[in-house]
Amino acid sequence: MARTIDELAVLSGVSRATVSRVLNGGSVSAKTRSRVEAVLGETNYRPNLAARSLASGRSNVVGVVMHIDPHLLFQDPYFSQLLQGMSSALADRSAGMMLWLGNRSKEDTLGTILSMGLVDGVVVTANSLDDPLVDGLLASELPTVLVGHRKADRTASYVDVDGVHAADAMTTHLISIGRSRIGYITGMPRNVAAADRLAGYRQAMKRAGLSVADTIVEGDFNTPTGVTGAASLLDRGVDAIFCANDAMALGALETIRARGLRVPEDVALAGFDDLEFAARLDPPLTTVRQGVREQGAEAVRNLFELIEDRSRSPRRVLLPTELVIRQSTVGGGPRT
Amino acid sequence: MARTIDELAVLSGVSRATVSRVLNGGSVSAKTRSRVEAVLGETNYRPNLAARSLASGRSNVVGVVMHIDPHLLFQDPYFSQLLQGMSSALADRSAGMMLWLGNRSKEDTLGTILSMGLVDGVVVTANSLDDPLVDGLLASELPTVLVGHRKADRTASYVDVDGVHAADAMTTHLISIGRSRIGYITGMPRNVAAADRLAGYRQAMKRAGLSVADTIVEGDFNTPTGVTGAASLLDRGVDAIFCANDAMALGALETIRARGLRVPEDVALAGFDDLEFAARLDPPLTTVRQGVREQGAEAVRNLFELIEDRSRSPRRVLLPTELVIRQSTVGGGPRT
DNA sequence: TTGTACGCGTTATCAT
DNA sequence: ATGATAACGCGTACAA
Repeated sequence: MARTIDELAVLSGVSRATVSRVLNGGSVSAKTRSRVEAVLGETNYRPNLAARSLASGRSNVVGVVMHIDPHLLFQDPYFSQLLQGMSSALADRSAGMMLWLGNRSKEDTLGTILSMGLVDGVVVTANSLDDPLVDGLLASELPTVLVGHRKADRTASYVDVDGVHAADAMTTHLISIGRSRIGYITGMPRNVAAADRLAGYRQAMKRAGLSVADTIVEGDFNTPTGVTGAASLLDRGVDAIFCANDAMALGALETIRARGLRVPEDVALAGFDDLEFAARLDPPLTTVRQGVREQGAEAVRNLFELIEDRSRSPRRVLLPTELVIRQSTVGGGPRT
Repeated sequence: MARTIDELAVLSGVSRATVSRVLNGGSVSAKTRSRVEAVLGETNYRPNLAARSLASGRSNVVGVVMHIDPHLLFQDPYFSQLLQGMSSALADRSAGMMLWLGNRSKEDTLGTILSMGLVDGVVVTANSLDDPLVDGLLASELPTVLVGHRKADRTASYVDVDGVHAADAMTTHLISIGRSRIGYITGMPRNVAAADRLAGYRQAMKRAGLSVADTIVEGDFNTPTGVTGAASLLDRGVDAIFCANDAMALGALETIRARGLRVPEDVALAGFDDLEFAARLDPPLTTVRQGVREQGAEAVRNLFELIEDRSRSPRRVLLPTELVIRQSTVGGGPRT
């Protein structure tokens, strides 16, 4: 029942320093070590992590900041998967995670995070073009890795997927199956991922010599704007609809079917994210899969490099995406 | 650029103790206070939380443990909402959250959590009948609140919803609309919520004098088992299917429609959870709404009571649920 | 290899 | 109201 390292020292007849060495893998004679470990075994001692942090200057805890719209957080598995990936990578290093969601003002959150001795570094989701929280973190001394990135983050470490390339590939796919009037439902204009995907769509359309006048409607990543956005696009006579995420594609599918149109014969449909339900839709949805867990894990690994060598230059990682072609674009196959 | 409280003291010409009082709201003369605060303003000092924890014995951080199947965590918004509720209640107290998911062994996780000086208390999800992690937490000195509970947790503080009552109410609703061959797709047998809901179903059926021989099939809370479970039940000629959660109801709906049966005319369908998609199904799904965010927030509030008065007797809270009646059981209304 | 002694930055106790 | 001063528990130069 030893509560402190001093008590352990007394019980095992050595000095506090020796016990500390046993605990942290210093050089101790085999004999002494086994003696201390014997005591350790029968005493269920637990080190005081606050004291350890204070003395060593490291807490072995990293912060995770996901300061986003609660509604989005609720329904989009993206964030759960991101957490899982981070948690997994943290477990590999026996490190802990402090989590901040958007329940306090960004100023308050920032202040807490920057408190000394709390976290060794932080991973923050950067999905807004201007985010004072991200700016504050980057301006601070605290090692910081972004998940996602803004154009201005060229000097920061980040992990992202190449949304431009992915959206370009999807648009190219739609063109390759003979569609030319390809409508696009985008996300919030200030959302970085939305902007990237839109850019990829534009880029592919332009390369194919197709017009994007009147083919783009604005959504907000939620299903209802997929419903209304698709209605608007169908009125303009599109033969394909590419949605910036699966949630909106779900809404678009509703609208298409409500009008008695066939997918993909009349209108091809594509999403982005490959959420769980995408494969279960009727017809199964063509979409883009991004390794969200892997993003989270990579962000943590990236952060640890920064923590262990703070002078290291920023490392920027673009993870690959995968085009998942299903019957909502290539049709013909057996319907489930 | 004062980094420590001592530097602040020198800069403002007072002692370290006085600065500490200003910071923590001790009694200081207005004059002295304003002097210190002036220095404070131009120096962006941030207290060292590790030192504070060590000296005060409190970290103002609580642990949250959700040691569950990653796959479930991915797709079920339950956990996101729970986190949101907790985060919100923590923000009210300016407290932080450490999060542990199931990436390490329960022994390792338990060991870390029980380390001194890390967290002031812990909220843990208890969804398994026997969980060494929960047992270890309850056996420890650390203030602990469960979300959910096992039968044996009568001496612990917990927050839960009355799943028995809710399932009873739903079953009674199905009976009230004239169904008598009511099939039930349950969750994993060792899952507490699943067991509660099943008990509620049985209870209502028994009270109505209806047989449950051959009306219960086992699922696992995921959509595929809803598909297969419903097939099995339909073969037995049921006129209603009650699923232990919405995800399985989604699968059941697929099966029912694939057989060309009408909902609710031929088969009434009910779920549990009221997930986002439930209202969007065709027909909209009758289900049970439980205030998940509220559960999380209440768990945190409960925990703080325990932290502030460790001798306080355990407080057990059962939050109410709400029957959400939609067209999958009462039909007739306008289809969307 | 082991022990001594100091420092980490803060809160809290006790005088004044 | 304010100021010394002692904890808080651990890591780690430095000395032995």
